[in-house]
Amino acid sequence: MAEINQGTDNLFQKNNIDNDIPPNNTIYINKLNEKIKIEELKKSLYAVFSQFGKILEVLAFKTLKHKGQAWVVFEDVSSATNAVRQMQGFPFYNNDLRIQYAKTKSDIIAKADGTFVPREKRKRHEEKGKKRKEQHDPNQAAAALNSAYAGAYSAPPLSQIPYPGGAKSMIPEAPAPPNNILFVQNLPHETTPMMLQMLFCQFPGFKEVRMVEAKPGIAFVEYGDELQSTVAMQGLQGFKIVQNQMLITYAKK
DNA sequence: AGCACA
Repeated sequence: MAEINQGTDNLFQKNNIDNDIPPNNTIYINKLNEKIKIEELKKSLYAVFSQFGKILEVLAFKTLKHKGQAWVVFEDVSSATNAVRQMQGFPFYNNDLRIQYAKTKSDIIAKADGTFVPREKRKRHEEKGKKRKEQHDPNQAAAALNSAYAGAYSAPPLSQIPYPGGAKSMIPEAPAPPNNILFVQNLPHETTPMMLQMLFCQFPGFKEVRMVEAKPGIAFVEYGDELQSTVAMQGLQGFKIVQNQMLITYAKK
């Protein structure tokens, strides 16, 4: 009986799991799907959270203690606040996101502050006799992140599009009549089918996402019928992946 | 479940 209102809970702040944590530039996300590879996870988090403002860094680790968790560092605290509120419960790799403010300031913020204290001074636990296998892969990490972080955030703050809510307007010339297949344009080139699936599969009737390698930036998303595709279109119209606001129309028959 | 700065 307590779950009757669940459909609208996300719109309000019923679950203030972050009540006792003060605002922070960084959001702490847990209950993440632990099967997702770190690089993909970071890219997807970037894709989904950059709509709230400039992201300085996304951190996630595969160690036992830190699996299923990630930190997204925003340039502005207000971005973090919007992210915490609006993305609470967002379906992401089949889990509902749990988002709080981080408990402590991120290094990258402290460095900008001038309050950064090098890690040695604040290390609480010394590793004793730990065998460290020096297997860096900074190249992959840097490459993935650089591509994700490439664009300078310069868009106006029209980030008031919450995830379930309707995003209206910005409907282009609509040459195609309603279709159960949606045609999605203006995607950033680094968009993956998984990223789109996360967004579109939350709407009923979702069948599949198809991307065309030869044509980056577009995708087809199929639903069971036109009514379902229309609901999804209205729900995600204008949703920003990284810097791009996706544009959804009906596919031509 | 789990708050780091690979």
